[in-house]
Amino acid sequence: MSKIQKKSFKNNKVSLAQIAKAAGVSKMTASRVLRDEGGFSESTRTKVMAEVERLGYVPNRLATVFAGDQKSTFVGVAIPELGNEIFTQVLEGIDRKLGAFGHQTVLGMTDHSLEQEEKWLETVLSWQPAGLIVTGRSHTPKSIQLLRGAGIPLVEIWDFNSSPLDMSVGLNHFDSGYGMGRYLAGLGYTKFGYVGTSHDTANAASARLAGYGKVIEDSGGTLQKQLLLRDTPGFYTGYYGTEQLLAAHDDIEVIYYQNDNMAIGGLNYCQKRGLSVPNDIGIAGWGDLPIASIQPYRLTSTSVPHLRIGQIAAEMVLSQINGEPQRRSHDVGFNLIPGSTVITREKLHR
Amino acid sequence: MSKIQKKSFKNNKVSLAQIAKAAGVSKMTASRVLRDEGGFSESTRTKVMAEVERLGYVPNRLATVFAGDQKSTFVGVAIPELGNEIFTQVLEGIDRKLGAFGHQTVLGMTDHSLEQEEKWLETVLSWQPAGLIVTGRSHTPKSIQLLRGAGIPLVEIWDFNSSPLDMSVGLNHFDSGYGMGRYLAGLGYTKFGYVGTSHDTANAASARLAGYGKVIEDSGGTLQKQLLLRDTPGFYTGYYGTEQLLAAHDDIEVIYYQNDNMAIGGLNYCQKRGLSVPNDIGIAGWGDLPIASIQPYRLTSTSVPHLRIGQIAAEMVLSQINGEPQRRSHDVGFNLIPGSTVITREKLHR
DNA sequence: TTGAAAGCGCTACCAG
DNA sequence: CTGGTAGCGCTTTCAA
Repeated sequence: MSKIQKKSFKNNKVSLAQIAKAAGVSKMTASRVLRDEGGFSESTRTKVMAEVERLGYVPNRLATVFAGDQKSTFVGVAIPELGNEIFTQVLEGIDRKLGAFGHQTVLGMTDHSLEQEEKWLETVLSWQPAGLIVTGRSHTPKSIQLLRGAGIPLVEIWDFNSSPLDMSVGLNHFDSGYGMGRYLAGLGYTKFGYVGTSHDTANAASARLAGYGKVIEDSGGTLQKQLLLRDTPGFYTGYYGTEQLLAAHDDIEVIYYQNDNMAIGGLNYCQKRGLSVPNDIGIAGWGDLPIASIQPYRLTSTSVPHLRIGQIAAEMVLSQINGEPQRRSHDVGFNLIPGSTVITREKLHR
Repeated sequence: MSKIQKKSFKNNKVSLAQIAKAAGVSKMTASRVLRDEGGFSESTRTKVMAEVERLGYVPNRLATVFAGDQKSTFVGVAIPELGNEIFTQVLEGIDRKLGAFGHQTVLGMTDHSLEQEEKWLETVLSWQPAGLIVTGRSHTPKSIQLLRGAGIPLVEIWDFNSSPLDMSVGLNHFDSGYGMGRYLAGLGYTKFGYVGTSHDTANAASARLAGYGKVIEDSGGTLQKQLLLRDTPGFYTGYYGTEQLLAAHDDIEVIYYQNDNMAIGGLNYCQKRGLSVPNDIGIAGWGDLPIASIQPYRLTSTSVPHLRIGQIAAEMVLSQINGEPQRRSHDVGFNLIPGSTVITREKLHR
């Protein structure tokens, strides 16, 4: 009695055993038919499939994974935030690729916090995922221990990382910041500004800022101010950050932003205040988001293959799952887009 | 031998039994400690926890779900696309709420296709999710059968739906389109345009268009052209869509877009072509995305609580899981934002 | 081509 | 406070 009750409480889902019984075969035979494993007659298949259809059988993959030495089809994917279009595109690349090969994305938003990442890792690993994709190269000691012990394919994305825990795909953020800095210095700019956001964790954006700062120093210019807001890097932050930056240093000639959305925010602030871009002030973003190319002026930016990073990450996981040999690190590179929101200083001085 | 081999092949993960043995207690006792169920001494706890730490034990939740009459902590979430900021925000709302209560989002991108949704449903249900959140109110017959048979909380989001399969949260899209139409007609506009995208499935955007069209008809104006592009509703599409629309009908006085990103694209096209907004042409978007409020002119739009839709959907699922009584349908409403990208026609005629 | 038995890691249930 | 036993739905192994 109590058993029956328990059973009915648990769920009234149709099980393999019920299918088998209804079709008048053993569980094993039914199982073989469902997995199309071969070794059964056509008439048996027909009987079994008829019952599957009739009873609306949905297999319990939990039991499958559990019974066999298989893995689940889950891939855990940790990204910092969804509010940021950049990561959203990476995620889309991942999910498309994964989905095409019958895998599912289990989402994890870390809010740029390593502690959140650790907490999420602990949970997601308990579900026996087939693989893991995490953003960034820094993790808590415990996270590293978990990652190491998991024994499943792992890809660290975003920062290019020549000695990853397992695999890695991304780009060199320092170089991309350096590249933009050199380009701007080459145009003759000497008084630089930066507007971005700050997080507890060392992140890729700060590597870009470091590269930018390095060039400025080397070229004899000055980084008048680097404003790091404790907020999400979006349009608003760019707008108000620019206001703050210019209030403190109105002699800044060019501003580099953490991303394009912030840059567009800055652009609009300048426009509103009556500053002409690029004549009065130069603007440079990062990421080459769609909005960058429909502005009246083409935004100076750095193009990054967001979707591709995601796709490659997913491919790396899938290949590893299938035991295919795999390169450990992949640098997708970046591309400086000159745009028209900065200008040669000489022109101005003429 | 073969057993041992199999075991070591399967995985070298630490199991409860190993912990128990190492700590010199039974599996049950170890299990109780780990679940903090009570009924064990402090010294036992210490011993067990020490082994957990030492061996790096990660519980196998698959087995837990499988053994008890529990559910997994997964919640399947199907959204049409990630490229669209609107759905991204909804997803963020969902994942934040879910995460705060120890649940995980299993993502499903349907690409606006009911077939994709059906395929995804079949897979995700086999993983015994604790709940389901899907976008839209229309599903294939098979999907409906699956949804009905799943016996887990289900929320249909986006369209407000007074008779959902289980629960629903969203807004009346027809009304929101109607509201914008009435507002514009009230300003004196008579020649209307619309730019959006089309999908195989009946979607919310077409309900908005229907509402918009209805007002125009009723007010004696004309919908000169409704352009439905087979593309993603973003900046680009708005830009080029506007170009196409105006090439065909240059007498259009105001354009309503499927969303703000498209509207901003249109705005920039107009600017580039030397058309003054709102004097030469009116622009109205939908969604009140962040970019709408940093433009030189405040974009006329409809504000929708994206994040809240997600949060409420997640709350509905969680409450249902916990057996709390739950309202079946929730209308989050919308809010017309007048903005300054449209203008009273009388002013122009003076 | 088919089936019976054993067991995956864990928890419910009962007995001590 | 503690432990033994049974069994979740499925697959593996071996035998028929």
